[in-house]
Amino acid sequence: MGSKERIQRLKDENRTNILDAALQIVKEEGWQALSMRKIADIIEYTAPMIYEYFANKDAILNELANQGYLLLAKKVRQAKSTQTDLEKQLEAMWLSYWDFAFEERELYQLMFGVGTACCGFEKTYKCAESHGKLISDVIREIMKDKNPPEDLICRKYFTYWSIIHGLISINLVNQGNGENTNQEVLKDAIYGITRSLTD
Amino acid sequence: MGSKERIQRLKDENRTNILDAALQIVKEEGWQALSMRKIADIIEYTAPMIYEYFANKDAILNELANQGYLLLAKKVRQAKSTQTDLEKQLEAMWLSYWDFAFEERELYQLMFGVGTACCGFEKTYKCAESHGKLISDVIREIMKDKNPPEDLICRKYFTYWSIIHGLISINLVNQGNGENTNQEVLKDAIYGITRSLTD
DNA sequence: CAATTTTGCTTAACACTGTTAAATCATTTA
DNA sequence: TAAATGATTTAACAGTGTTAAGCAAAATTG
Repeated sequence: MGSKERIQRLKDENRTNILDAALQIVKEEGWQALSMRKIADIIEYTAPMIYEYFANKDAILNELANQGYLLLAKKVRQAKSTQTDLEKQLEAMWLSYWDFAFEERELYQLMFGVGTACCGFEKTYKCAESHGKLISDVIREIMKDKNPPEDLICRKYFTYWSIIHGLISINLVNQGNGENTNQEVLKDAIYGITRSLTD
Repeated sequence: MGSKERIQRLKDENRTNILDAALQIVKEEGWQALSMRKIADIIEYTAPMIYEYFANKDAILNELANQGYLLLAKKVRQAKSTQTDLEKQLEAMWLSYWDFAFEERELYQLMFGVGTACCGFEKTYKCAESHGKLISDVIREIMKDKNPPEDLICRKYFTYWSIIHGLISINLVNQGNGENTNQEVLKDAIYGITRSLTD
């Protein structure tokens, strides 16, 4: 009765086919376009069949996210192994993290809940009275002794924004991750970048 | 024929009622739960009526986001006005930005496309071989001369993560915002934080 | 081998979603 | 009062996730 194993192997295959199909759809059409029926089309079954393998749609997303975590950890580990100096290791690891986010764009979105909502935020950033302009103005003022080019100001603004927005994002997704730690990271970061403006 | 104006006033009122209802639903049940029919229920009309005021659901989201931008800019401006010293202004502005994100959680999510996807990422962060652990290990190693407490390492890790994740988020939402600028901000940031580990 | 149970899979259906076209009702205009 | 315009609703379409019922083939049992 070795057919038990053959059947199990077929089942496993179906399972991975479902995950592969889901990822394929998302890569081609985005998360918004992912539906059970489309997955079913690709694996050449009907939609209810998927529920034999996954409790619901969220379970599929969860499993994909977990695959993402494994892949990310693997890449980070590989990056570390390319360097011996500790600080270079750290840099390589973060750069591989960065690369992962864009190579596996869709997985990263899923894993860290980002970039799924609507847009229309580019325009407003350029709006005359936007927070971006207001803050950039102060940065320019602080740095005025050095006659900074406009793109340096933009870079500094982005540095601030990134760390604050990043910290917010992490907190919004992973709600409540130690209020105290946050405040300290936040102030540390603001202070650190501000110091770099005048150094 | 002053009724023209009265009718216009009623129309305006309906428009804002729609936006208010949408925000109310989102605050109570989250973005996922927002539907045209639920909005209609609240404003005591039927769903198709909404299309007299907004082209589609996205148009509603867009308008809400724009309200958010205005509110954020206002708060940042107010924060600035509380300080005279430039660096303190900057700090106050970023702190008000921070506060806005949590006071107006839902708007922030909409404006910057964050925290809408699924979760399950807390567990994996704690997983033994996760990227988080791998990176934290290197941070600990770099700082080992100072016998750092575990929560300081965690804070440093979060600082790194925030700025990199923030930069990624901004790029994933606002796709392609000058590749060169990104790389410079990224390396600047990594270097800056790394320096703070050994200082 | 025949009868029965189990398994794999599909069809049909439910309650939703955004959105559009047609029908209805109220109000203003001629 | 009759016609026309505007406001509002009902009905419908195509799509969503999900569940229950049905069916046919395979496996198990007598």
